[in-house]
Amino acid sequence: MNESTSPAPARRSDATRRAILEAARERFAADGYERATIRAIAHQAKIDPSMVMRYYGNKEGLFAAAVAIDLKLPDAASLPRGEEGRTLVTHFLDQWERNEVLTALLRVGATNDAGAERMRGIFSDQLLPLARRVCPDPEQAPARAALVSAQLLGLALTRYVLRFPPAVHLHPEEITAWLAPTVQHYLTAPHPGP
Amino acid sequence: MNESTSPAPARRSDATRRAILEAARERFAADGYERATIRAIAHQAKIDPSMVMRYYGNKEGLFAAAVAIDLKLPDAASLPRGEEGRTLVTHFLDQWERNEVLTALLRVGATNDAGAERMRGIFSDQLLPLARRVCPDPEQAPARAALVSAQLLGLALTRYVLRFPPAVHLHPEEITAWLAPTVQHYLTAPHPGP
DNA sequence: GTCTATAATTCGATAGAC
DNA sequence: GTCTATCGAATTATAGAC
Repeated sequence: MNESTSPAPARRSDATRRAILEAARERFAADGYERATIRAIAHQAKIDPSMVMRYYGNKEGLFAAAVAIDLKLPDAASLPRGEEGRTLVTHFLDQWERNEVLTALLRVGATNDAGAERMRGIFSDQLLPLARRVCPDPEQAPARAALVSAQLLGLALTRYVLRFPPAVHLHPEEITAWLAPTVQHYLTAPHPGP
Repeated sequence: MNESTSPAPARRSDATRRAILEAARERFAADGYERATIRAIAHQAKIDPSMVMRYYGNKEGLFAAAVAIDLKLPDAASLPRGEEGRTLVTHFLDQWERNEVLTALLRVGATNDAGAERMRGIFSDQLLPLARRVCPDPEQAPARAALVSAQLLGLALTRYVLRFPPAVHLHPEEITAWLAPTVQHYLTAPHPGP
């Protein structure tokens, strides 16, 4: 049964592996790539540092395994017309508030090439296809998706990473009220020129 | 004459100091705080690593000196009414394109507490006062300034740090055409509720 | 599977000659 | 002011005992 939903067979060490990944996400999210040491991750997971190397080869492999994520963006066809912006904003806020993977990716992506490349992959594999189906002219989809990601990642940056006090104190409903029209505008409004 | 414009007297080593700061900005902007080593900065400045320590005490002192910046935001009173958003966006784009200090600050701020604190200081000392004078209700100024900084820093993040290809390829005029109305809206539009 | 010991680098910082 | 030499600490990663 397990093999039908997960390609890898169950291992006796799965619990340990999960503990490592959870600790890794927390340290990468809090400290970035360089300062999140394998020692600190292992200590937090309450295992020996050599176990991390055994399971994930090296630090890069551990990072890659820790930040694998599927944004689970709603299918473009199922979005209520005119409400794509609001849906996207609430979906992103929900993911950010509950999942530290995104904070880890943002922190690491700022100073590590592999992290930035992962962010670019998520953008082109998950956000761009949605923009292609929502925005009026598919040729403009990349630029519109870039504007949407700039707005959403900018909020995450000021709120979860740089922690500007007013950005931290904003209520999720208030963020949605402000950002949903902006995202909707970037996705579907006529090109403003020039 | 020089003493009237600059508080510090001219030193024989001013050229060396400038070379160090210029190299430091370039390395911090490209590599972040941890990977921008004093050795690499000294090598790029073509001086001895021990000179950096002699002039700036330690790595933190060097960083603080390298990223001191005045955004030189236009006076709120001199902004043409209704054009505050466009003026802000073009001003920011101009600074980002020509000055690597901001890229260094963004990269370092993502993984280093001192860098994030510096970003918060720039926000509250330079952007917040402008918002207080432009937005209709001064009590809402912090939240509005946070939204503006989220939009502007998000564009910088995707364009200069994460380098999303569509964000990199956007022309400055196109960025202004899209972002100026958004920023203007965040600064002066009525609160959308709830 | 788990842990100890350690190799091999690399870094920030210091001491001191010239 | 400038440079050589080096210290002490921290890191990733490996080898091998149990």
